[in-house]
Amino acid sequence: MSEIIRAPKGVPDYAQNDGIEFLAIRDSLSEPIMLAGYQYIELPIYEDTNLYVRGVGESTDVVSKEMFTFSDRGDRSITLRPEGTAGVMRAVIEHGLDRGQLPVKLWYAGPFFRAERPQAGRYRQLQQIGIEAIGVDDPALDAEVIAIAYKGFKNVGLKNFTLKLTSLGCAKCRPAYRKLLQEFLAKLNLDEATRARASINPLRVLDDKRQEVQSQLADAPLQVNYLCEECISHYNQIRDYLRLFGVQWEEAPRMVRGLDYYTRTTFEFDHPQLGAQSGIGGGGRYDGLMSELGGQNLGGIGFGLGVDRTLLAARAEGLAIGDKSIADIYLIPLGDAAKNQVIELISQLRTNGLRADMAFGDRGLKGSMKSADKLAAKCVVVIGDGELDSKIVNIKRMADGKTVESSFEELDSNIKKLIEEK
RNA sequence: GUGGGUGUAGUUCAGCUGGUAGAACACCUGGUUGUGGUCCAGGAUGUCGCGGGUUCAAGUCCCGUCACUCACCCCA
Repeated sequence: MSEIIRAPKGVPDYAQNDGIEFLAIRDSLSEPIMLAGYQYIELPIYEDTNLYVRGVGESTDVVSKEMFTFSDRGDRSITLRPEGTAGVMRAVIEHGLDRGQLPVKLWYAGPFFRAERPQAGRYRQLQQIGIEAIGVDDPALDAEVIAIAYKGFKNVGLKNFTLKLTSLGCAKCRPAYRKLLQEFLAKLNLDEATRARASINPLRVLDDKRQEVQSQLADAPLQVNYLCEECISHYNQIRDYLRLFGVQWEEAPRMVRGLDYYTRTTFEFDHPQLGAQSGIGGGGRYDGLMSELGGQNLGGIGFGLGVDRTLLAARAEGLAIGDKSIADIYLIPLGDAAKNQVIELISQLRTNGLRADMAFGDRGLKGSMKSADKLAAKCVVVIGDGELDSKIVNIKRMADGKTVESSFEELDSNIKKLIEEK
């Protein structure tokens, strides 16, 4: 036997029940998105490296040390996408999607890649589902985007998550605040690494986890107190609309985002039962991104939700996730003639919209029944010589053992009836 | 990238101060020749992560290495 090949470092497999749960979570998160009129967009998994350098920002950790970047055979620099917004904006600009009616409302789902050291809830291939609403600077749109994420987590069944909200200001008011904060930080007693961080992105120092740093930050200036008139009224309106959407949140004036493009509204969803990687989703407004990437000067707002982490959160809350039943009806043939009949029947049943499976491999009756049990089949039908002669079968409901007689012709309707009655 | 922890059956793990490999669950077969879950009996399963060292003897001690994992950092 040869040596087995393992999955690359930090990459999860979702197999068996995990696969069922993964799909269920992803569907629950995407349902409110589709109810809100967003269109699906399928994007490439790799892009020109420059898209992220310019879009996400060269100084961010994501770009400077976490990207999977390589040269293709034509010596072009290619990067596996570390996040979704930049790619969506590229497609919008490239195909002129912003030349029609605004706002452009798009959603996407799929894998993203970051070359970090793996740990609980942090994967090198991570699954995200996101939306972007582009081209209309209406606070109601900000509120809608946040409300959709909120509804998604509710739809999964989560109860313990929190939504943190703040405003990071705009190109007009942020630079002055930033300078103020840097002056404040310069007076503190900080180690070298923290100082370096302060000069690249001073905001990041604000959510440092260390007590000795936090104790010095009690009087730090906060952006929300230095917003310009437009940003204040924008932020106030968002909060009014959020109430109308029925969303609950916490003010988080010290919240920090790691991507450079965020402006004004930013938000983050946290789950307290997750350990170190507690962010299950986050996003915000990005008013300068499109022009930075060579498009018109249109603003946008969006979010990314972590499907992997949402699944972990759902498990941490002990939720029942997804339908573990693989089949509505499981057919067991006894003998070769019966097998032919069973194959015809499952084909028919599937055409009629029932999830139908059969016992393969000519197992005995007992073993086949066990398989049906393992697959959590809702009903079982055994077909042998007797059934072939009489054309009448017994449908057995596995939950309580109740059986019903049926002809072959009426099999699908009788199965549906048996599953639905309770 | 920096630290800590852990590597033994498909899975979760036990294996004492070194003496030649175990449990539970899962899997297969049968008890019950055509009806699952419970019960009973039987069966299969391991380079003890990998390499080296110490020793009469290493799963056990030492060194190295790789992997997994948690945390820092960062973020979904």
